Amino acid sequence: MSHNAARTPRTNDLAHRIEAGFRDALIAAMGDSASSTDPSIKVAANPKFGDFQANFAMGLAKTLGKNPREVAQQVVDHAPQFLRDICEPFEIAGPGFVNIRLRPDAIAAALTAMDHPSLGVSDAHRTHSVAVDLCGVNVAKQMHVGHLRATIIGDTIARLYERLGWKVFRQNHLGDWGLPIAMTLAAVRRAKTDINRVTLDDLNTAYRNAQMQGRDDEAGLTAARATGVGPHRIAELEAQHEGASAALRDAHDTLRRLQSGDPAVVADWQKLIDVTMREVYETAHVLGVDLKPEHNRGESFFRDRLSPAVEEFVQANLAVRDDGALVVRFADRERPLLIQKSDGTSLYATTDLAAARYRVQDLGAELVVYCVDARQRDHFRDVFDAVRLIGWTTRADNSQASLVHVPFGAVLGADKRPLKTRSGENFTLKALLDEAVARGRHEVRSRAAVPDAPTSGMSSAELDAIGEAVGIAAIKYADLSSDVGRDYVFDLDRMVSFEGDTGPYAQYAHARICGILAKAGENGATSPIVIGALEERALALNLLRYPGAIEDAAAQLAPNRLAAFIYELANTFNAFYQSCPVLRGVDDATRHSRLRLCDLTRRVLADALSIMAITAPARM
RNA sequence: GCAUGCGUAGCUCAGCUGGAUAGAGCAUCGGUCUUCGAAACCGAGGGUCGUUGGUUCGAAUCCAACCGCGUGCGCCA
Repeated sequence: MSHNAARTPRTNDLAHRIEAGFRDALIAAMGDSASSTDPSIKVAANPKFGDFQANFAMGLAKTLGKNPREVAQQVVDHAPQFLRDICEPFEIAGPGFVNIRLRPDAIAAALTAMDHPSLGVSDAHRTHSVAVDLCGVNVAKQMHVGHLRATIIGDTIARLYERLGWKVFRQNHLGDWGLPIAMTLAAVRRAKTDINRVTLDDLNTAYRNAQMQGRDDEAGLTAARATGVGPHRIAELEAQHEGASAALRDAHDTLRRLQSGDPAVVADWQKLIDVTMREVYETAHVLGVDLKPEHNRGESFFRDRLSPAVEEFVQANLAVRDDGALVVRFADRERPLLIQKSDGTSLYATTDLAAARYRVQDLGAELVVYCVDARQRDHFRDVFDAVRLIGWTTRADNSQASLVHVPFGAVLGADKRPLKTRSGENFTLKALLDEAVARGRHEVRSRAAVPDAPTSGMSSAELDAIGEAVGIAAIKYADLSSDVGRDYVFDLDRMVSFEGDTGPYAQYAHARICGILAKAGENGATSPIVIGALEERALALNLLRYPGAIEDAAAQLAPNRLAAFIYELANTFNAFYQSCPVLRGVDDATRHSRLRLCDLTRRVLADALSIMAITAPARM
């Protein structure tokens, strides 16, 4: 899933400076032939091996037919001065590892350089742009847990790139066109319900009924005839089929009027969208997700681009008739991609082709990310290949855009089956969020009841706001902190337990720091940073990893890497705080230095959480 | 059947573009609150990294086969 990640040198990035130093050393020691040798700089596997380690010696020695430790020594002897300035003397260990320990003053200098509003994150990618397909709701349907994932994973990926300075196009690929919508629309119009008062629940019901009606009978009738049941049953089914056919004819008629722009139908259709989207935006707001009307690029947006798209495939001889339908075939697989039905109408693949083309050629995106359910893997593989075949990934400057599907797994219930309510219904996202908020509020209130708690005495409204932040953080962090490709079991108890690797744990570390800074009445401002204790060093090194963590998470399209960074930082902070007094029993210089460390940690935590759109309350 | 993804501690999962003794959290057991926020910290036990081969100086990581589970597979989206 990895792809281009233009990295820009950062002044505070010690790892890159070490790597550059070792590259120089390799060439100085072994000659130009070593210019392509990767110094292989890694974070040390174990603190006793230093802060970083260089692993180039074993492989290099093998090709040279020399002793790895001698090779390592030879390279280390040629280390340039700028490298020696930031490192303690190198040690050769084991089979030929080079252990690298940074000098405390170099760490302090790097931290000082990082203490800037950017927090060391380069936003020098302004010429790059990415389109992110997220959310993907269907008109007239309630959002469910699947949409939670498509929405927050997409939003986080979008924010990662925004943080790096990319131009980001959020694309909400609404299901707002075609027969399914027409069926719902037709049903609503037939029922003569006041379309101005209709709720999403009503629409949801109408949608489901229309869907079931459309499916049932055809399949049922065919099956009945095939299995030769009695004539009564056939007649019954035929009657049903008649009703369904009438509904279907009505739907087709409605679709035709919608497509031809019949004002009354179009107006009602727009109302369905309004009713649906009102709730979507509300949910997005609760989740902190940046999703607005301007991000809507639904199926209807592409309706006039479908025929031309199909036509181009035909012209290019990439689409062929098969059983009346048009299919695109691929050299390496049996499965074709169907782009036009035998009745001449388009289907979802057609829209995806048009959308991909729009994102690359109209928006100019060099990267298009699709945050869609893992079950669509094959579908996107086919669509992407078709788009490449016809050359729509070629951008204005002749470079090639990348299309990447970020497949996410299912949200499961305790029984390891897709999440359902007690009564077997699909869980609506709204219900899920309501429960999470209620749990968050309960936890916050029970702690505020303790007399000397920092939240003690806060107003009910304040506690509610904090509780909501905690509840939402709990489910968002749980979702984003594991590999998105995997299924996970939705267990609210675990998510809100606040122990271990959870959103509230990160929020707690942040609130703790806020408490310290408030008590101190200062933040260390420009005081010199001194790195002494082991825990200070560990905290500092983690802070310095922040820019790299963002770049890595973005390049890998893996929000869980950002989560891992957050957890690690909260963890090292708590350990630091445990053993390094900040406010008491230390001299002024240490106090100021540590306050500055605290403040930097607070800002990095808040910034990292903001990329997941998780709020970090000052008290909780 | 074909394709595709996944099998790591009792449970939930990191680590997977090859590097030193495989890491967390939960649970279990044991320590830290008269002093900066204990939603915290420190420590202990717990592993044939599905199996078998292969590549390599070195494999949880790469390759192959097999076993188990999930998902997908032309006129739904």
